[in-house]
Amino acid sequence: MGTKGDNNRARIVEAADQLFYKRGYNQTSFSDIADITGIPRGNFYYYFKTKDEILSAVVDARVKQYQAALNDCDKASDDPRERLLAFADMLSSNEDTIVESGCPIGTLCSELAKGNGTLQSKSREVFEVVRDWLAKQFAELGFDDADDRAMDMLARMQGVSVISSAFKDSAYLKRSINDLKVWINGLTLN
Amino acid sequence: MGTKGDNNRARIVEAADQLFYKRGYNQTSFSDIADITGIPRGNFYYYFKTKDEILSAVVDARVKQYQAALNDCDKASDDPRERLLAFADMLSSNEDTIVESGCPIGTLCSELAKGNGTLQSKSREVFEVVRDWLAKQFAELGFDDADDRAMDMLARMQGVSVISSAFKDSAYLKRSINDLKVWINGLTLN
DNA sequence: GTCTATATGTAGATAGAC
DNA sequence: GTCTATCTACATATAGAC
Repeated sequence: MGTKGDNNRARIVEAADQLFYKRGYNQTSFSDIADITGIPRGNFYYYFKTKDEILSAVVDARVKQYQAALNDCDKASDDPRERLLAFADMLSSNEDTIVESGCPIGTLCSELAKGNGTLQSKSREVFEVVRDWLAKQFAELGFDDADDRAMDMLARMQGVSVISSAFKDSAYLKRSINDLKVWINGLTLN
Repeated sequence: MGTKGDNNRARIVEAADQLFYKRGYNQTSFSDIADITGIPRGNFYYYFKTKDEILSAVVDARVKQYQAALNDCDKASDDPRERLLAFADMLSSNEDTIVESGCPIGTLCSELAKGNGTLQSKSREVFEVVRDWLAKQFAELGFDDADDRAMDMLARMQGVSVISSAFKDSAYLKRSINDLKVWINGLTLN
């Protein structure tokens, strides 16, 4: 820990993270990562046995990143409704990248859903973090079907990401994020 | 027309269509298509100059396929609400494949959104057919924001596809399709 | 139109010097 | 730990006989 090697490892993961998002996992080569980091392709095998292991490290990094972001939402307010709104605000600040490349979690899962089962369940881990967090908020709001609500909200955001990216329509994305906030504000038990 | 060559061409497109859906465009090789059709790889270049041209032909085929399916929905009823319900029923009959591989249109667009712009806009064509048809139904129902409604419904279905596929959760898919039908039945002008 | 053989590039992965 | 050189496999694409 704290050695130069760990630093290189982190730089590989960071570059892979960006490339997997912008170009996709299968369309990202070791050469691409080498070009960005300046670390020669051959060195990668000192840190990772296979490309799959790089993906695994990227997913782990994203899990931590999302956990940190959700932690920030938690700290933003004691009211779960406000927390959900803070979460929606995160979407707003990523509008450009969503239109360009879709949702980092959703597009990775969609791509890997067509491949081997190991990568499939690994990529799902990021979704699970967000799902659990959302369910916690709905539970605090008093919903007894909190997990169902979490899935619905997750699906809603994924749909908006897919469509705004497919049509390259940032106006639609803006409108939909606003609709989402209105929906959160209108949430009532019944 | 009507020659053996056209038949082979159609068989290539059909096999590519299935493989692009089940494995993805980038993960489908000429060898894969050759294995299924029995047509040697080299022959493909008699019918298509590049792999991109195969994709183009696949998209054209899907456009026709969806147009035919939407035509069936049109014939099902004079009431646009019933037509939308008929459309939702199509989802029900594809539950298994959606959980396995997601939506054929959405996953292709998501994959190609990360590549070159030509394939990107080509893959969008299938979405445009469905979008226009949905907008027509909402317009007939009297909505003046018919295209916005079409985009919302498109997004809703995409979100459900992404999530049910990511979590391999067919129960969630069933519930969500039902929710969609309830939503269609409850549609009112305001 | 159909087929085999092959060109050419690049992918992931390995070997071994330093 | 870091680097270069290289292996092997397989991708798209081409050439040319039949």
